[in-house]
Amino acid sequence: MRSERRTAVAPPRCSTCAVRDSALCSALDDGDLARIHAIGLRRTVAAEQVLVWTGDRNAICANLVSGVLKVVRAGPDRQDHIVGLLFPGDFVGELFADSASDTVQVLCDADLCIYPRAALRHVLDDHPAAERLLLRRALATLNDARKWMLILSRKTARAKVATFLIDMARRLDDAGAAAGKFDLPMSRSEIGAVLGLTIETVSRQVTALRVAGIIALPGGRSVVIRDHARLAGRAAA
Amino acid sequence: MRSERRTAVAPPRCSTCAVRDSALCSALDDGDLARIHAIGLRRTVAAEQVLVWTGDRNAICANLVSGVLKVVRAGPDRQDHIVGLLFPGDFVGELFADSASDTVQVLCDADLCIYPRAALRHVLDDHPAAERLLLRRALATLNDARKWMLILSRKTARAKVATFLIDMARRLDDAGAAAGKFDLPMSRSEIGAVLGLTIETVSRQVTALRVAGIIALPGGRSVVIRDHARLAGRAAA
DNA sequence: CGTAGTTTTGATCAAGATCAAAAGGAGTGG
DNA sequence: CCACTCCTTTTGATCTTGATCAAAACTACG
Repeated sequence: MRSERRTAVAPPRCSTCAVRDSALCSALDDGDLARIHAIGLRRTVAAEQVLVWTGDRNAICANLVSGVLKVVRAGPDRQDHIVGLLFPGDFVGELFADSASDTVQVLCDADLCIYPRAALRHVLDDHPAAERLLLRRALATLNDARKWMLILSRKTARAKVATFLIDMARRLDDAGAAAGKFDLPMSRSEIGAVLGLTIETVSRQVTALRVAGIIALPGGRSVVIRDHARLAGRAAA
Repeated sequence: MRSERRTAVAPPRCSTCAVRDSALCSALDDGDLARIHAIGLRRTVAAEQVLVWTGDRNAICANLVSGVLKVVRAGPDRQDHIVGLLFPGDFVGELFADSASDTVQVLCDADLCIYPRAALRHVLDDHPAAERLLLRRALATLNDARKWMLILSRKTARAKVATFLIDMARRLDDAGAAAGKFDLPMSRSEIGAVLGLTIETVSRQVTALRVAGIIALPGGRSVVIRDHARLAGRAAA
């Protein structure tokens, strides 16, 4: 829709972009891409950096091009919980809320295309297809959140950890080489913050999986899934 | 936007509708209302009835006019969890998924305006304002789901029950008469399915609140909050 | 080699699940 | 009006899971 208003040539950076066809940009043709490119700013952000603090004026949104981010919400007693993880192609930020409800922090060095929120909203006003894509994304994310509600409230620690590893494998190892091998982008304590478990319980469950021969831990934060079927079995329980 | 295409007169049923200004319809002017009214069907559905079964072809969507619905997702071991409650003005159904991921069931006798999904999507194609409203709603629901993720994974049973009662009071007692008095639209076992607790634990916590004088239980499923401050205190812990 | 951080392992404890049964409440029929 | 049944709620006793407290082992880095 609404193509060739100017030149229908994508900005060079965009045409080679890894997430051209999965991010918000996938709803835009080359011509429209120029417009969103004009308001965007490509930046690399190092691990640990905080993109958005809870309560911020919420001025920025972004497309995540590479890396992994965590979305953290603070409990009443200063106890943090990770309510979402963001992977390449995901949309970052809250388009409508005036102040940010969550803190967004970088886990792995990340590349982002950052847009001022107001400008992005203007672009969306003219691009219902892009807005529909955001709606679908939001509904998919809601679906995910509800899936985790089930896991958090009903599953045992062993099933939580198994589910988490399967989920991470699904999202990370296509990028890597061999199936079932990936590097966790987070510490044990962050895994605990995803699963609602203490660091000790996470560690014990991971060790139990290793002892049972279901996974291997070649060192650092890398994980190899040796027996996918048994891991899935533990996730179901 | 795009008003007076025909006569800018709202259908009589709509102009007196209790949720005219809060449901999806609030994004439509009187003229456009006629169009959505034309594809809609007003129905009353009795408690216990199931509107959508998990896995259904997902053909319908609706605006909830009165009553309360529950959105239920089945765990692996046939253990159900309530992942959402729907109140008057809320949108019911999944616009994009081809098969329903959740079962939707009526808790209190409910009035709905039901629309065929395909027809509704066509209306939305021409009404970006309505679609934007759905996007905002979806993001608000996501926010809610994430709030419950925190509660489910981090709070104790006593805090969960207190939080639940505060939430229900907020949503139900403005409709009723005296502040802090309302009828729970669900059984103890359904409360357990919201909070990830057993029926026994819910019962014990409710009893403890009554014994402490924080709430009163005049009979049936009605609840009176006697000490809002102390209830809030328990919810924070 | 030493220091600071993370991860693992161990011992104990408490919250909530589970199993079991009694008590309450609503509807039905005598 | 009472007796009976069915269902929900409450109460009680015990047991399991994961949290907590504590310390050792491992990693990375200067």
